[in-house]
Amino acid sequence: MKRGKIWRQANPTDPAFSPETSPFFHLSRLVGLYHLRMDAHLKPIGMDVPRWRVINILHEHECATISTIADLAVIRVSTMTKLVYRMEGERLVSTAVSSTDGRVTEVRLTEKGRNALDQVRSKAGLIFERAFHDIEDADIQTFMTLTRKIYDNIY
Amino acid sequence: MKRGKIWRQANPTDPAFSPETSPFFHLSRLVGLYHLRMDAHLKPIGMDVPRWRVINILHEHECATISTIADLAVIRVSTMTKLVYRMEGERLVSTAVSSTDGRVTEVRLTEKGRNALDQVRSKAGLIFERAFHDIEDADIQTFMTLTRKIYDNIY
DNA sequence: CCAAATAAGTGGAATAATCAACTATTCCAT
DNA sequence: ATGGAATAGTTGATTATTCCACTTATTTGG
Repeated sequence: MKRGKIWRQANPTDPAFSPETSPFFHLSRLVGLYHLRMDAHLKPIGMDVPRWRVINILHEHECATISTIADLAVIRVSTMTKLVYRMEGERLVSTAVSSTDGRVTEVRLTEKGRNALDQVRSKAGLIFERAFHDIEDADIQTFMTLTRKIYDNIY
Repeated sequence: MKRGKIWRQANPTDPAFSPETSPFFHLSRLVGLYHLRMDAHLKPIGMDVPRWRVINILHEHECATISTIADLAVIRVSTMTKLVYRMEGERLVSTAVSSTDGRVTEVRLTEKGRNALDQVRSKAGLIFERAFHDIEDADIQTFMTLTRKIYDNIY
């Protein structure tokens, strides 16, 4: 493994380190900004980023437990519990105790939740378009591969 | 610009979209997990992610205004105001009204803040090492270039 | 040079996230 | 079967963030 200037500048324990050359610093900034932009679009339709992530996950999974959603969204379980019940209050999801395991709470999208998904995707599309309009498919692929690899490394 | 399957699957307005193929979904997850890991390391030394970002920025800038820090860290100004004064209470930073512009508050690291920087960097180094140990310098470079490009696109 | 516009920051109420301690249920090894 | 460990989730106190209206200071166009 080649380890040169790039590595040193990116490594927080190296004297050559600086935020400007730190992958995690840039990542945090990017995601922070993405959340700001999404929030600005989602607020007018009564939605926000955490809710959108839950809805997205439930669209994939049909029926998921609170822990599963928390895990996939990387949000703490107790935060997710409260979020899910807020969303139930807003009729975006429904909850039910599992019939096979009395500890688990199964969460599903409601009709209203599915409608919200469509609305939110069109907003998310605007930002995606803006973010990636000049980036090649191959680069998107590379970017996602690296993102997933780093994620797995610290999982 | 080639626009094929990758693009469609990554685009929230496309029917082929799914979180699993969405760059922003993976990015949010990665940063969320990174923050979890950092928090776990930082909590024992009385620190957290927002503070670490402020300290890092002040190490780069010597003296910065609240707005500048908020901008660089992508945190709202009113949040930053409160964070800075919490940090001042903890003697990590000092604040002073600018002599040339009575509106602006200049923030600096204290000695204690500089010490905290060293401690925190060693923790950040552990996670960096874990995250990037099997990733080539060239890939780190590519990754950061793309991150910055996407950031600029939505700035 | 002054009024209007802009910029920086503050404060308080409302909302959300976190921590830690707790309940209820299930699993498992004897 | 049964008691201890593990899992899933909940709750309340605490802390942090957000929104938004407001103050104060500076800049700028006429």
